[in-house]
Amino acid sequence: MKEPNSPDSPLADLCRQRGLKLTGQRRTIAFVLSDSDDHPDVEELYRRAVEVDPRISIATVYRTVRLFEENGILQRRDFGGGRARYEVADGDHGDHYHLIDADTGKVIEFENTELDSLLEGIVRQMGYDLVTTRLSVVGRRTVKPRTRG
Amino acid sequence: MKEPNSPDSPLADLCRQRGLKLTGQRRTIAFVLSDSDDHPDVEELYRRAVEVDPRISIATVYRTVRLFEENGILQRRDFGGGRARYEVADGDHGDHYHLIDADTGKVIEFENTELDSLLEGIVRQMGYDLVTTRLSVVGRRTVKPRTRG
DNA sequence: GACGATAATGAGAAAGATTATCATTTGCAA
DNA sequence: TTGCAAATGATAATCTTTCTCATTATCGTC
Ligand SMILES: [Mn+2]
Ligand SMILES: [Mn+2]
Ligand SMILES: [Zn+2]
Ligand SMILES: [Zn+2]
Repeated sequence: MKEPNSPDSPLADLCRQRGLKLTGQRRTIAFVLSDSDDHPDVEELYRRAVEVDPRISIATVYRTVRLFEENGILQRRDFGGGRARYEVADGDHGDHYHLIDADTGKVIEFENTELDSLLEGIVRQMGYDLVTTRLSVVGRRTVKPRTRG
Repeated sequence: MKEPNSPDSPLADLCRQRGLKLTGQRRTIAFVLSDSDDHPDVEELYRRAVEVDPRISIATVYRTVRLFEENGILQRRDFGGGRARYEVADGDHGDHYHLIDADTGKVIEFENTELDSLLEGIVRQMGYDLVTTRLSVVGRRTVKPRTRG
């Protein structure tokens, strides 16, 4: 199912760099995560992982996302709906926020440095150092007034 | 346990205004909520409600907060930790955000109109109308450099 | 390349929060 | 006051996540 000398995914390398034991399952999950550009929950990650290697259990997916999050490899997101969602804590992808379409549930990412510094300043002024920002906005597609019938 | 002609709490009145049947339990929960100025979870609301009227069940507290939220009387908050927390959706109290102390868990409220309009503008620019803002920041008390030993 | 200590895994039980079920009770309009 | 739809209490069910423990795999060492 995998080429003998196939190189590891970026996340698998990170895993090794952190001194974490690189098991087959972790390699698979790391690959799946590196390959994703959305915000899958654990069930969805499990589905994708099984495609790559069927002998993996959902317990291991839960354990691995927790491990990766604790090691700064993954970021946990909460868009409501009761299940955690994950994405790679990517250095070059940069910190970003999320807009959720109220009707479709689609997640749209955005960055805004003005927002970054405003939050930083507000918190500073209250006597705190900013540790984590948990922000997502829900929006509804603007109805464009039609230019004539 | 309650004066015969004691006036209803502001929330109980709201409940009646919305055409919701005003049961004894709802009156009690409404009173407890009106009386709270923090962000209790359901277990905590249940504890407080039982103090007022012991013949109330936690199932009813769950049902009532859901009902009140659906009717715009309550706002559900998520500060992490796995349980929903609630506060009155107060008109004059105004929309606000929350800063959570990373060390103590204490919740500190703040308002900021610049933040309000910045978020509004960002979302607008992306082609959306802002429906809900879910924002909380975690911070750690700034260490004040001591002015001499 | 084999060995062994140690950590990871799989399967399922358990935990914790919330919702559903259903027989009984209650609010409220007539 | 009566009647009926709706609400409640007790508890089962559901859903997500964590835990348990016997088995298996990794990786440093020989
Ligand atoms: Mn920007
Ligand atoms: Mn949550
Ligand atoms: Zn993202
Ligand atoms: Zn608040």
